[in-house]
Amino acid sequence: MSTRKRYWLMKTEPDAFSIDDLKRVGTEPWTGVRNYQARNFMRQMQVGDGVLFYHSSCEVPGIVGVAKVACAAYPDPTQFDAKSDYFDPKSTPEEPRWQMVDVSFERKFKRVLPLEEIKRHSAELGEEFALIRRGSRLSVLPVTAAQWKLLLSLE
DNA sequence: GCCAACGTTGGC
DNA sequence: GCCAACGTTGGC
Repeated sequence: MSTRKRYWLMKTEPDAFSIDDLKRVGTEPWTGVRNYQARNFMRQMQVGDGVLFYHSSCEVPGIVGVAKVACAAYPDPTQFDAKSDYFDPKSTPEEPRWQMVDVSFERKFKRVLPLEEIKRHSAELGEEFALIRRGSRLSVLPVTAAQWKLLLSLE
């Protein structure tokens, strides 16, 4: 499969792993996603896809930077590790349930683009945009080229 | 296969 | 810390 560049948004709790952490390490394996919808999106990712890096469950939830997809999806090793929080006893190396990608740092926004501010652009972004849809808890979600462009312009 | 109970996410 | 929304589990 080879199509043109796509865009995504990935959420993280900055207490656990922040944009500054990503800047420091450069590239990070995105372990621990245990939601089928989010996994399916990661399966569609290709090297070079754009990622909006989002901080959740923190003082000011919002987009904090830009990253990119560093490799295609591969099995998340933490699912096989009985000592890991992400261990899944129903998964086997022969038939892994969970995949992940590696994410690379691109740049940090000059400021946090708060969710509250993003919501004010719901008309342009579209009501169906998962980030601002009421009750949406998806941690990995697709972003259209138009949404990408708009969100970057708000920085 | 239904659905109540439970667990988790994440904004507030 | 609260709680709405949603996903998953498991009894039937």
